Amino acid sequence: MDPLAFYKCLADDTRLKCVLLIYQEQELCVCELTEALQASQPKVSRHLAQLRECGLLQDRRQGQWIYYQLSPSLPAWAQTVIETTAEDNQRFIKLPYQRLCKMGDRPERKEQCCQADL
Amino acid sequence: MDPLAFYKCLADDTRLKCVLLIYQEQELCVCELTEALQASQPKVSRHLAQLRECGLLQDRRQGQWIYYQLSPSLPAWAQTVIETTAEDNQRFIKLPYQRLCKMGDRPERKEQCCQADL
DNA sequence: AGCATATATAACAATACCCGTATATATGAT
DNA sequence: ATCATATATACGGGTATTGTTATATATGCT
Repeated sequence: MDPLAFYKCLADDTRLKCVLLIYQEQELCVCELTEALQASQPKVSRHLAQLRECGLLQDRRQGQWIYYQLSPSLPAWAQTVIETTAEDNQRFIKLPYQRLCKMGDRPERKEQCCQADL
Repeated sequence: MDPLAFYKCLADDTRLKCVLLIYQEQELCVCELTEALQASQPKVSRHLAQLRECGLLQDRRQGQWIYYQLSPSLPAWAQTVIETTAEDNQRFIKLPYQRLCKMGDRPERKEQCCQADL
């Protein structure tokens, strides 16, 4: 993973929030991120595709949904960077996280979200 | 420090290399970075100004030279990110670092550079 | 098969970003 | 005061990124 490519991925509001929310929730699908970020579906989808192509995210299909998670083959330094950023910048994703929590009709999956408030 | 602004700063080849070289050397002036990166003076200067305005770097004048270092008021997470990236990506700055080491006529300062080879 | 939902992709317009050239400013030396 | 060196800034053009709208693909249901 080229550090420059990695940071270019994080240098966009939508992508950075996607990465941090996914880090926090382990796994999220496009419609959840679309709702959390209040962004259009193509916008979220394209940014996720970019994150996947760069090797930051990995996707899996389950029924109609496609879930994204951090790529398990991320180099250690990149994982550390994401982790450190997420832990110390809860405020940055507070609003989208709250929207995610309030979201109804989330695809079936044990919800790891919203056990503690931000 | 807004994480998005921070990552936008790192999302450029010149700026990322400047930050990592400065982290490694503690302090570098514009002409040293210009030589190390083989870039034009206005280019390096403009990127350094941007890094300063965002709060990543701090500058001090000494005679004709202006030295840049990491801002001491960087939040801990940002310091960790830079440190982690630098430690695990020596290859990324290998060439500019070698040019820096070979550079003659560097402004007077105890050289912390080139005691170990990369 | 036909329809609804979820996601991806294409095309185009708008914007942001980066670079080179030229010039300005500040310091030091003669 | 003049000149050389180091650095900063302004301007203009080229390119890359981003977003919106429209459309395509895939899955599930009836």
